[in-house]
Amino acid sequence: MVKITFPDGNSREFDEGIKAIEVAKNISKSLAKATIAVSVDGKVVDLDHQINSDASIIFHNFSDKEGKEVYWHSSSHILAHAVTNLYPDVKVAIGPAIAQGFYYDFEAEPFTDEDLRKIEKEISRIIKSGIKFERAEVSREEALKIFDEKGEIYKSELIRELPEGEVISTYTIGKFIDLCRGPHLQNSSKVKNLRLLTSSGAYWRGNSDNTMLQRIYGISFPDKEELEKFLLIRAEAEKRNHKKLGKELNLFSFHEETPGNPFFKNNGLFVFNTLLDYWREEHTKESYTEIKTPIMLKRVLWETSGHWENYSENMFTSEVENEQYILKPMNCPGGILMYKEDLHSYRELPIKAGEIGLVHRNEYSGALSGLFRVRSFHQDDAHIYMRKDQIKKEILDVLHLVDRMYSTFGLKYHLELSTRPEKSIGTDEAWENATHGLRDALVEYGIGYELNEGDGAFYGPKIDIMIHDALERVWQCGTIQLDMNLPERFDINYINENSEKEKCVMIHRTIYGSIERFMGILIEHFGGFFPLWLAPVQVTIIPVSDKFNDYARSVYDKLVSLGFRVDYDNRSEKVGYKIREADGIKKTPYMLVIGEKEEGTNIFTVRQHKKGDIGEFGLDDLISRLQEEVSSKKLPDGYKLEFNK
RNA sequence: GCUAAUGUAGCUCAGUUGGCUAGAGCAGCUGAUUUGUAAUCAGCCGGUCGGGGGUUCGAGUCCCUUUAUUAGCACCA
Repeated sequence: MVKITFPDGNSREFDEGIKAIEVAKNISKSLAKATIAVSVDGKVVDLDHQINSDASIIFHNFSDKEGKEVYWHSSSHILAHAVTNLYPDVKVAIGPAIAQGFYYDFEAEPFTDEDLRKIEKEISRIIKSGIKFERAEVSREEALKIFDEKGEIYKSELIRELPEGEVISTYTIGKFIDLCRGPHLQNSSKVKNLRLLTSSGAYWRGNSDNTMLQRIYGISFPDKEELEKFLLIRAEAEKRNHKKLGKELNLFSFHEETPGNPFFKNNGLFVFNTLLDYWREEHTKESYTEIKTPIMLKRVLWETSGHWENYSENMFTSEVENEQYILKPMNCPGGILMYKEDLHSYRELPIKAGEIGLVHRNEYSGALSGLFRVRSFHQDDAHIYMRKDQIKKEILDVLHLVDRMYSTFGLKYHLELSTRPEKSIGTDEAWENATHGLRDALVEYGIGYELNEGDGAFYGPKIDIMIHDALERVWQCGTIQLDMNLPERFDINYINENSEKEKCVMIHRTIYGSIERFMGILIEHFGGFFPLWLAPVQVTIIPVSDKFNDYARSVYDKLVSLGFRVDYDNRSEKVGYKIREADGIKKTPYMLVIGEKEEGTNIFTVRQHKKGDIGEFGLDDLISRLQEEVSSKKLPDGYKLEFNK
């Protein structure tokens, strides 16, 4: 007998060698049915894994991370099976589960959309026929024999690199045998609601020196509703695409003459400036100062900072009178020059110097993407110069500021701590202290954090603030980086209590990150329907006919004189036509239809975006409502997706 | 940067295996209409087909090259 302990602490005895799935069946049929994988003593294994000694056991279904991983990993094998059936000449590489779905890489001719539909058909055939996943453990020699004979060079390469003593296992489904650690579903029929999404090139082992393979991405779900929700979010993201909305709402544009550098139109610049107004308002409350440094500085400065050595290929350069100048990719070196203009006392610290800096980074052409990835952008940077004993408090203050500002936009977030990477500078002790400081602050902040081992900057550990938007997508915007490099390289000091020079600790931090990128995220987050305080056009006045133009104009003048941003649509079109444009296309928050009734009574029937008619208001009531909505920075209704099905 | 796809009027798109003066809808302009909550009607204007080169009697259509965009990869200090 073996004793099996469950997550709730209870335990029961079973016959030795019992399969994990049998244990589940023993508890309940529904549990066995929902179970995708199982952890035995913390290791995820197949459902027919035999338990030969006392163990703790956790059953995973699709709602667990582990369950999803197994489900999608198995889906990828089915994909590979289908592809090798249809295209016998392809070579298979790897096919893991990812955060949202799975992919499989093949050495093959590029797949077209028709190919994907054809492969989907083959997949449903495989799923319907209910083929078993068969696990086998093989020796290294056997494994090599299997895959060498098939000419599967990528698999052979992987086998040769497996460490000595590693258990080598294969999973077979139908005719398709794959080198794989597993675990897998028991049967292909468990996979349901599978869609292939896209196909494109991907380098073997992610290295751009290697062969370009063809990757097919897919997704699958046990429930049809989940697939539908997934597809709905994708469709909504397409609708909200900021490049499309940017054009429709007259926010910004791009030109072939300067790829990756946005042009801001009046409406877009309004949003941009308003974001900065808000930023300044909040930062003033936190005793930040603001400076501005030049965008072009001599090369020698970047040699001192280490950028020339490490990042020169991303920097734009220019030559003047035999002297090389660099368009700054970061604000810090310039800011440090200003810090060093004066001696600083320990009493002055922390010094929090903000800078809305225009930086240029020579991104690869293939990386450019709307406002999300540009070659020139404004960082809402700030450098905090402080004493060691101030680290924790300063970081907590930044986190609280982040929280305040993000919640104004209805953005959720989580935190990630990145620690020392392999290629880094500084002593172990310095890293230990710095990381400890960040971790202390994170623990005290108390919303939890994820750890990214080895993902820090070469000069110090960092906290990344990951935004979750209305479509449940995650973006990195804010960051808090502790720098142990520049204080050393630039020798930045303060004078301590004993009149001695002491090295500063320095933080780089941003909240929006890049204003351009943050704006792109907001456009998609709100679907173009900005909160009233951010909306470039707040109200559209719609006269019913020419007869009411004069009165409508007087209402327009009144609102404009109070500082509202108003459009006046006096074209001789029907009301429905003007509504369609103001609401459906321009996403104007409020619309006033003005005709005989209004002119006689000064009472307005107000239409609000996404809500339609919201009732009657006298002009003064309406004005206070708008003013209140602006000053409270009220979030708009209805920008979040509803999933009622 | 890599792989693939795409680039036709201000916008969204159609243009069969290369063959008459390159089409449509929307927008714009003009006129009619004077309109009460998601497209009133009519007429007009508008492109040399991303740029360059080539094949051909003939190129939007085929080839080469270049540029930009899109997706993914790689990159993201």
